Amino acid sequence: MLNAAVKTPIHVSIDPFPRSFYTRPALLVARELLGARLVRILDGSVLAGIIVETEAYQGEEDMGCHAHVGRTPRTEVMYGPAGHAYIYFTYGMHWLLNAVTGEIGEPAAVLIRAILPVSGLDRMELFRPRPAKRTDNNPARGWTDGPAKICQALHLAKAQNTADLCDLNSGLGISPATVIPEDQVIIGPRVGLFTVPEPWKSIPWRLRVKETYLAHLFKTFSNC
DNA sequence: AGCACGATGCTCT
DNA sequence: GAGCATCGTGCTT
Repeated sequence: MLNAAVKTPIHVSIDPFPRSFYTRPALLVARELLGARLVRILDGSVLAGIIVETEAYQGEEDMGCHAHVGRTPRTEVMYGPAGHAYIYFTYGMHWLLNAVTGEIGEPAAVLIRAILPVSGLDRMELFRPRPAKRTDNNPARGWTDGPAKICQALHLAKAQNTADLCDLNSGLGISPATVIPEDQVIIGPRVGLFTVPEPWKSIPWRLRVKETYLAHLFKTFSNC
């Protein structure tokens, strides 16, 4: 049943994506970040997970994008060079991780919404306990399946805002790992944009890997 | 399995 | 002072 998936080539790389990877439209980057490996270096040890859900936020005209209000101290990083982290605080208690995309002066970013933990799980579990009820078919369930959960598990917050994702010395990066087949991707509207007007509220810029594919990915990349 | 709601503090007007 | 790119709990199916 997953024959096609099993044959999917795997190219786990130490090297992060180059800046040119991010210097493209957010939706395209969001699609290609599915299956990539998010890497966090903390005190010399590696925490990593395969990205399985993303959202694109593109430009000042996108009413769902924070940059729709223009340049502010918070949104400034989105106007800078692509490939940097945009990490911001929301709901009084949560940090969320984005990758800045597009050309300089053109604010855009990809929100990383879910990862499948593959390296440093013990360490991640200290920062963010794994739920008591675990499911074999989706190891991320209730653990790293939300944007704020990822920041907890990887110990990401204000200090990592603007970190260069193209240089692992920054402590944070994203590397190629595998390509998710098109038939394993679910496309839909972005989450949580309650007061955002149409068409931005419903535009299908949320991308996620089908749950039935996660167990296979987890097995393939465990300890990578 | 799915909905409702309260927590909690930064960011911008 | 209002509004949040959310999460966890507790309740209902």
